[in-house]
Amino acid sequence: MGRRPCCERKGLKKGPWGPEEDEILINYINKHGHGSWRSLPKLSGLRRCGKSCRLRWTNYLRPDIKRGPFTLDEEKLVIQLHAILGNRWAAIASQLPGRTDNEIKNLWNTHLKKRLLCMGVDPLTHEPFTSGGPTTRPRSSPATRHMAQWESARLEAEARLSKESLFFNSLPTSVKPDPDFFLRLWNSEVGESFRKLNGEAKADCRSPISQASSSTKCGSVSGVTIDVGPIATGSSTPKSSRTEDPIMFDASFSSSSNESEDSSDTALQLLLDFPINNDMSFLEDVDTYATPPQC
DNA sequence: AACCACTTCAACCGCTTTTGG
DNA sequence: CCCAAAAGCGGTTGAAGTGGT
Repeated sequence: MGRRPCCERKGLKKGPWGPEEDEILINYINKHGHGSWRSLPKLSGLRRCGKSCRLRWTNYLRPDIKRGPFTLDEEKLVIQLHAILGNRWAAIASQLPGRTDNEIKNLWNTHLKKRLLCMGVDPLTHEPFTSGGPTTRPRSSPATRHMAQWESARLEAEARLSKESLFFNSLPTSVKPDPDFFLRLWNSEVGESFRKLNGEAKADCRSPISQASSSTKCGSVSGVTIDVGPIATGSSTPKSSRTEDPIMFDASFSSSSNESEDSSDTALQLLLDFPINNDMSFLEDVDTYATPPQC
């Protein structure tokens, strides 16, 4: 016996949505909210599967959708996030207000992947190809090495955090890390301040966090309030329907246990070690790479 | 103008995860 | 805790659009 269909197939319309269907869906959701997607088609009078309605709304009709081409900043961000998160399109989309996972997935598959390939960068690993191609051992650039270090350490820290669930369960919900914790930390004011700090004082401040623990020369992170909500990219408007609880990153967060101190130290160390100057310059020089000889 | 190859992206499919009884 | 339903997610498809010959 095959899989039970997600909805009653008989008489349901498939394929592209018409303007009148869009209007019905928009009007219904504006009036009643989407409620249960499964029951929405019946209630609204649409002859569509609930799943199809949800997809149409979330990918196209939602009022906070930002249409139009991706900006350079957005493209850079997608590449950076993909290096960290892989094909977790929904997680990537959550960092780009107004963009959908489907849109980002399409952008990646149609543009960015090809551009990376043309640049000699493996879109899967974000490591440069050697002359032998993608299957040979890649030669890491500092930026891509950091990407890999970041990801492996992030996974390690995540695993540790899951072990520490007892500790975190005792915290208020607003300070509990979620799977995107480190990503949001990186995008936060803390991440930004460290990027700046690390850039300005690299010569005499190898690692601000280690300095912070032993000296005040390079500053301290204690007591910094970070807003870990979705970032506002270059030209995007800072609105979002997905609001995130701001969290306080302060001494109390990391001093409650040695284990958790390790975790937050790991996260901050990662922020510090993350390259300030990701070599994304190729994106800004699109013409140079739009038609490379081998592509 | 007609044909073909290629690209793009909205929509679908089916698997996984979450939720609620 | 278990199970079914619902929602979420990522991979894939195919129609429409575009450019080249």
